[in-house]
Amino acid sequence: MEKAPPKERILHAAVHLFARQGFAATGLRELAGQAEVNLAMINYFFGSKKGLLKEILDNFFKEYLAIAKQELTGPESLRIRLSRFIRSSVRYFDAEHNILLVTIAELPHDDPDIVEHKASWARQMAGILDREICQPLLKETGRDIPPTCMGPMLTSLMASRFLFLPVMTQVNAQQARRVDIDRYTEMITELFLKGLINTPTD
Amino acid sequence: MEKAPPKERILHAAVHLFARQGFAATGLRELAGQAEVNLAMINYFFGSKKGLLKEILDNFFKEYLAIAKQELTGPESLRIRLSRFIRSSVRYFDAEHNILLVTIAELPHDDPDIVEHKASWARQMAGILDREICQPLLKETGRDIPPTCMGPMLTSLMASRFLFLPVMTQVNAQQARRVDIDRYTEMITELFLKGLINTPTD
DNA sequence: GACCAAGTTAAACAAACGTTTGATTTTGCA
DNA sequence: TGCAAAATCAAACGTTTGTTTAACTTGGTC
Repeated sequence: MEKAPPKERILHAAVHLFARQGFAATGLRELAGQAEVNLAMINYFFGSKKGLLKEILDNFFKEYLAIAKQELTGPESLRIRLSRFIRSSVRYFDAEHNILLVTIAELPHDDPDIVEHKASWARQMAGILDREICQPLLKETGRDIPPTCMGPMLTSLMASRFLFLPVMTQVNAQQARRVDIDRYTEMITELFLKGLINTPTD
Repeated sequence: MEKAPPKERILHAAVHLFARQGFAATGLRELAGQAEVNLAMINYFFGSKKGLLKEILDNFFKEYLAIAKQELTGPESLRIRLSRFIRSSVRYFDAEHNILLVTIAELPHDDPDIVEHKASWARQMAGILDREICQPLLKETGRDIPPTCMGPMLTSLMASRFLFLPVMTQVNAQQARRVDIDRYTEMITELFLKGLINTPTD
């Protein structure tokens, strides 16, 4: 097991610590220690603590946007493209759920710099969602849901398991009724597409 | 406009600042200044900064749990009780969306004290959801969704608007296609109950 | 009017914060 | 081999952090 290059070690440790303690609560000395790197290297590579956060956000959005582009476009029906997108997204969220937590839960920061940074990514995502989901949906079913609602709804729903994971593992200490990631994907997909109560009666 | 008592002023300012900057990023001096209260009063009333956070969490969960108890129980159908619960919850989230943000987004803290504090509330919520939603759902439709999945899914979906609000207001700077809170409630309810694509065909 | 408790204050504590500096080591190319 | 650029380091910078202390003011009760 060779040690990764220092910059990657910093990023890896930062994602881990930020997701666990939050951005502001994580000190650079603790981070440097975990990454086995000198304190000054963080500012050397990333300019500042905020620069480090931006790079983490970029990594998430780049991948998430790539998944959206790949899975949402195509000649298939809206239903098929959506379930494809959900499956890939949840799989990515699961694989990198620390990056997801940093991106989603670190949201309410008032820093206009960070917010605008996120917004520029979200704008691209909104463009894709509008073209590939919202407009087809409006044509097919007459339902008008703007992408600035669709994006949060979709992402929140898919991220729910990971957002609440630290608490929910404490809620049922026994492993009973624990659902694996495939079952979770299935549940999210079915709920999003067909709803909880999809019986034509009632 | 009479000034509220000091303890309430602290709570109010804390919710505002924590939701905007995060718990760790908010200093007690800034908080004391905003609340027009001496610095030492915070520890006098709440014991510690963490104690202050716990009291905010308690305020949210107490109200959220009360809504769940009131709106989910009753002789009505699952669909009616669910849409009633969603309507009341979203209305509460909207009225106190800073408290919501603090409770939801400040989640990933590693502090076992805070996590267990949240878990004890979440356990009560899980009990209600299991009895009033999950078990009836299993009986009526055969779908087995444990409350530790149902809770996060429901809460995440209802909170999506508020969780992403700071970014989404930057995304579409023009007010066009902005949805009001009633339209949002309607969208969430319809999505959760009937899904995005609820046509029996296809 | 005295007294006790609750409320309020300014001041100080050590510890930790993000960042910068200047020197030193390592690396890659001529 | 030699030299310049990149990488790494220990140390210190001035602030800010959460918390505590002890003195002080206020309000109500006997």
